[in-house]
Amino acid sequence: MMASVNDEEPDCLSEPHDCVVRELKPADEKTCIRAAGIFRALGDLSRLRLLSLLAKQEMCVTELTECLQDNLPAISQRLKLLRAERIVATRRQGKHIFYRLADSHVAHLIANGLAHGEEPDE
Amino acid sequence: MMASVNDEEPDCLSEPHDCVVRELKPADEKTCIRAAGIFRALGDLSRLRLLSLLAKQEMCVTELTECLQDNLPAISQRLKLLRAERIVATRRQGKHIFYRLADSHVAHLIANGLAHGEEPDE
DNA sequence: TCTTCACTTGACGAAATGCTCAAGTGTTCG
DNA sequence: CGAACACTTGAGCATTTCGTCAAGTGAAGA
Repeated sequence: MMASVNDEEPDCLSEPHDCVVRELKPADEKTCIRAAGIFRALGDLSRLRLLSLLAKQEMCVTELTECLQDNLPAISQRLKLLRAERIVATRRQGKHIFYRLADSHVAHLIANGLAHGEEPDE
Repeated sequence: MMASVNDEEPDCLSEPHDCVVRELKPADEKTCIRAAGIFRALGDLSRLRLLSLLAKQEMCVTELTECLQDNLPAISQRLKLLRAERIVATRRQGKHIFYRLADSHVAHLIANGLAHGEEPDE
């Protein structure tokens, strides 16, 4: 027997539902994986605060540390993750490494999310 | 002594950096919290797959179960979280509970994220 | 070259997250 | 009313994630 998930036909589906519904598939798997990765990276308060700064201007790690009032290794770890998701990009200048949002698409995503967060709600 | 984080003035900040940088603040805290909550909710593969379906049309839990080939309690748990973040809204019709994206703002966010995930990249 | 500054990394423990199963709720139908 | 259907919820466990600390790397200046 290969009872993958649910062999029984739920009554529900033989009813006046849209017949096409059960054929609907979620978005392409790779696309979902990549998008979920980005959203997950943005879905952390500390990282989002950091990104809300980079949305305003390029900054080096020490500046970020100063603005966020946090310790440097912690911030560096967050940047590492954001780099891995290609949400931020870097540029070296002498001893400093400057971070910025990787592209305008990401910038829009962040701006949209923050805009939504601003709504009056409740 | 109230060494909050770092009392030493890093040399870095006395250099030819933009003098305004250190005064920059991240976005409003409440806004960040709410936005991070939304992003976190979208940042899970299973939930995002589910949402990519709801982006196409309203569906009841059984239909989602069918389309996602997963078990019902798991999906219900995901929906619970998405409801808590007000990402989805519900409508009862007889025995069925239909889920849909809560508003167009959320719909755009999801569409944008998936669009970014589609890019050729690497 | 040796030190200093700016930052990165690896490892570990604590906390948050997600899934599963069993039991519970609310609605409809006989 | 009682049974069946369509879900929801709570508890427990396994996994993941985050922050911290100590050690490591790379560029620049003495």
